[in-house]
Amino acid sequence: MIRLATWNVNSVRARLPVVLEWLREARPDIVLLQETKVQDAAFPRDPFADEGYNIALFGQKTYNGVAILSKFPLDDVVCGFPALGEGQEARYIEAFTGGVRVASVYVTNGQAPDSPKYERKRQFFEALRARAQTLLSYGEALILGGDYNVAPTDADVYDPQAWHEKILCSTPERAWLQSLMDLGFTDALASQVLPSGKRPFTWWDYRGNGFPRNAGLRIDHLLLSESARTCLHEVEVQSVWRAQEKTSDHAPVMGVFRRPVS
DNA sequence: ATGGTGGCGATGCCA
Repeated sequence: MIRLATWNVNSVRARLPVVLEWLREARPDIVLLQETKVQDAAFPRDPFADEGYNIALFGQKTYNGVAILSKFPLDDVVCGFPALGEGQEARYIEAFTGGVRVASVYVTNGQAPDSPKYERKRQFFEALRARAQTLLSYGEALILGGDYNVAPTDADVYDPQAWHEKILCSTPERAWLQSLMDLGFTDALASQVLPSGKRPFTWWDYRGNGFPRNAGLRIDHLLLSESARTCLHEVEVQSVWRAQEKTSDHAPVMGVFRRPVS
């Protein structure tokens, strides 16, 4: 089995103790990190290397930053999208590792539908879709994991009325994500429906006691190519890690895959 | 209630 997780950690340096505890307990083989918020030279490599991980980085100061940790060698590392040019924000890194091609994705938040950042979110999805189309043509097991900053349906939102056409939930954003899915991806968590009728949330706002009230959204996703989907054994949101002290506002999503993945 | 909490970095910006 291969254990693969995605987690928006909201600063890898501020989160180091809880992330290391999580690594030891959850024992993922491959980790897709988002919002590391650190330049590559200042990334805390040693604690992760000591846990047995190889490391691929696309970092940035203060904002954004993505990384891949893997117990397997990391090959074919690619950072960013050609379409977004030099100096683009650090929001995408991919690698081939353990027989699967993976990417850590941190989609632009967009701020609000009437913000200039909303158009940048659309452009990011456009560039991601183009790259995903190329990767799917390889016919490999492919997993695009990360913080997509889109709740796909109202079942992924604790209060759909309050979030109606708001950022993360607006109709165009859902269409951008769906257009990516329509290339041939399966949303690993989409089939999970709780007794409440909701799907498991992955992000809860720090503000207003979001987690204790379960006022959350499902915006972190594992998107699986067909050959990755056929290997999927189980997947869960590890919300216990959202309950810790000094933790991220996102929970990890862990998928377990039968080998060989490809 | 147009707030609120948190990270970064030293102030507002971003989420």
